[in-house]
Amino acid sequence: MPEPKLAPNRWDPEFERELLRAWEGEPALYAYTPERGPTYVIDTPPPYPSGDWHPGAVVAYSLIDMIARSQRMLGKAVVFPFGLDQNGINIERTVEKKYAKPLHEWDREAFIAKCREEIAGIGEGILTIAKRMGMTADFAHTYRTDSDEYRAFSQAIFIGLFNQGLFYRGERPSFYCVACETPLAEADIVYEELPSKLAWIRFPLKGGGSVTIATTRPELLPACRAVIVHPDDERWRASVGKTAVMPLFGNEALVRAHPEARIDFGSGAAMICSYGDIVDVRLFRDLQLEPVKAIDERGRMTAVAGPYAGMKVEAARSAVLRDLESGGFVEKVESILHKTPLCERSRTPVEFLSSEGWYLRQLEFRDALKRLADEMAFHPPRHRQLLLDWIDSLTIDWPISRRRFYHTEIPLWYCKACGLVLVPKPGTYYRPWKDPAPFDECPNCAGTSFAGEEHVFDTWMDSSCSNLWVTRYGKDEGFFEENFPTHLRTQGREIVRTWLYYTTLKSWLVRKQKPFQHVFVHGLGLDARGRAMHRTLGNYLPADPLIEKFGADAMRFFAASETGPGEDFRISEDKIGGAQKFITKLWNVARFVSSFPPLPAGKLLASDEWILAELNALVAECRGAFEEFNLFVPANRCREFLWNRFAPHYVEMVKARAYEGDGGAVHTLHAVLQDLLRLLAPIIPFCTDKIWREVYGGSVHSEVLPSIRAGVREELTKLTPEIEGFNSEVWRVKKERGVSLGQPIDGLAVPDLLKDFAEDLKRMHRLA
RNA sequence: GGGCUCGUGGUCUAGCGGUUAUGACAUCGCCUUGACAUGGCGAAGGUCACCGGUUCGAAUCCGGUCGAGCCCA
Repeated sequence: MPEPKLAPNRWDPEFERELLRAWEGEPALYAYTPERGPTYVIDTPPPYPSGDWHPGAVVAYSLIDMIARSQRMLGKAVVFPFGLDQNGINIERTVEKKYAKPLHEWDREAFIAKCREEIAGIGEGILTIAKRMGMTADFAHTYRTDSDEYRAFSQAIFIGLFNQGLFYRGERPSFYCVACETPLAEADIVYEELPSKLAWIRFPLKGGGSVTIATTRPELLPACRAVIVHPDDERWRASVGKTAVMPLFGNEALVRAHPEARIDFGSGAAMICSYGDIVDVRLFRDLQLEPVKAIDERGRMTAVAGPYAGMKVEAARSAVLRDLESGGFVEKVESILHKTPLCERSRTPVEFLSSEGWYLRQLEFRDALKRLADEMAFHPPRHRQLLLDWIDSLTIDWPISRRRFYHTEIPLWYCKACGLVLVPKPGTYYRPWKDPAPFDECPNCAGTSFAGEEHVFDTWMDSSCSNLWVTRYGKDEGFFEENFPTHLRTQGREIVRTWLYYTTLKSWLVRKQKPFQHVFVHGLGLDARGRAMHRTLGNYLPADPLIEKFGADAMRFFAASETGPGEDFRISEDKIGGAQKFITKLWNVARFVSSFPPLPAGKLLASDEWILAELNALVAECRGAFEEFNLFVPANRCREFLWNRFAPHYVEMVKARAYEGDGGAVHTLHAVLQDLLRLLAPIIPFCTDKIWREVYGGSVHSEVLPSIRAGVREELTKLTPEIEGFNSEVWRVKKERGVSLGQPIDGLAVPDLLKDFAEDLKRMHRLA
């Protein structure tokens, strides 16, 4: 046997380390080089650091890298930025927990310093994994949303929009997280069915009788200002117009007929309190009731709760219920599942508190935004609906104020004398809570004393500028104009309603244009049984050990081949192991081919032409798929081609000729291998490059994707079933007769249809 | 309750008007065949969710039902 250029007889994930070192020494391989072709900017998701990098995110990000690599191999000069979204509540909560000290007990400066210290390590961890996975982002220019430069950029965009009158200050009830002690936007809310107690409570009526309401929030009794029953509800018709008196608290509320009351829920009568839920908020406004603040910003009952003042909401709920029971006001208590709004970050039930803050106008732009959604090409197209649905479901403008510290500050000052809002010039990073005001005197009253805004931005205010940042908005007008709308946004479907929505909104406000030409939306990484991975569920598979065990290429091939575009994927060690087997298979096929030095094309026999025709079909399909960001098709088609067609059929058919040094066979073996390596290079960059380097020299990553070969008789693919069927038949008969595959067999004839292949087939099977 | 998406062997998946319904992982049996036992060959396993309809013919088209997921009430 000739000596293969690839010596080891299996792929070892350890090879990946050498390759990483090699690539580090060849930065030109992946660098943005405008001379290479049209510039192609990808707006990639800056990971939000929390502990280690979620394995689902690692897998998803490797898909994004495959897109970047394939676009490069399609001749584009790819700009593939990498950012870290380091602002926000995640890191703040880490610090709060570590020091067991809630945010508002900290000195602001000291707290920010701790956050900065903590976040650095987490961010580095993400970068290490990203590089280990073979990602080719521009790590030399990694941006961090908590840097002075990025914050100044985010503030500058705010200032521009502010000056257009797009922000306004308002005091209104809004979603509020008592754990994070900050108001929230609609996008920060998730709903979950939680077990809850529905108490039927009897309210005596003035002038006799009673009305029984059903509620899950008895602690809000002191904030009750109305009782509603449905106009068609016979049971309570007599109560309408009478005044109910709250047990324990003594406040009074009129019983009203209102269509919002649900006849089929609980007793049919509901109390309206400020504020139990969004219906309460609406009814207080509609019925022009005077709200009462029963819960404070820390989630404790206020003075109106009398003896319960100072208690946390849950404690007050039990205490009030207990006292109502002993007072004989409770008819019954049902256990129900209640769809509860939770803060997405802290998983705490949200309250509705009236709070003052800044809002960004969005409701009035909904039609325009939906039009933009229609103008962007979604991959897969069905995920456009996620954005459209979200736009349709918005009910309030975007509250952008947060009462937190480790965020970008809202760059505003207020004149202490007349209250005028003052906006600084864009371009500088402003911290109004500590910086001196950048104004001499108030243009309104000539006052000279100013108060800085204490609140900060919702973190989505920052991340929704990523597309403007990577296209160098305001810094390099030429580059920006050329690359906006940006070519591609890649992201998960769980952040369509946040990152994609807010980016679309802001881009519309800034440019009156869609932000992206294409949007690639991938699914979520779930556990092997299809559940979300959480440490608390015990089903969390950290990424590091998986990469250690299987290697980055196996993880990547798994990512590409497991599910179709936009589908969720289940992360299973079995499947990643299967991917690793494929890589070993590719390695060994290459090893076999590498034992024959490449030859100039000799005379091609029918077998050679046949596999080249099949290769053309494969190349056409894979190129088309890469062009629309579909990695599933190339991964699976290449696997099927290599494993089920090229290796068992073609390679076996031409082995004899290859060992004789036949130019047709050897040339074809190399041609197929080279194209396969090029097609697979974006998906499994390590293995393909190792093979390319050892067998051909240079790097497969400086190649372009293969094109269709001219002069190939495409119609030969029609014979594929015949060829493969015949081989299968011979194998079956040999097995039946107990003849080993290497032994001759008689009585089997090559079918007429395959007479052009007869020579190869006879030698392959040793047909007598 | 509304909207959207999806239902193909144990799991994932191809096929999208005519095939003995594809392949992978897992299972079983046999086999060291000059690249590979992290291999090869073969077997078992599916009434293509269900019910109607269109058609000479449906996993594939249409309608309905059921189930799952997501979002919204």
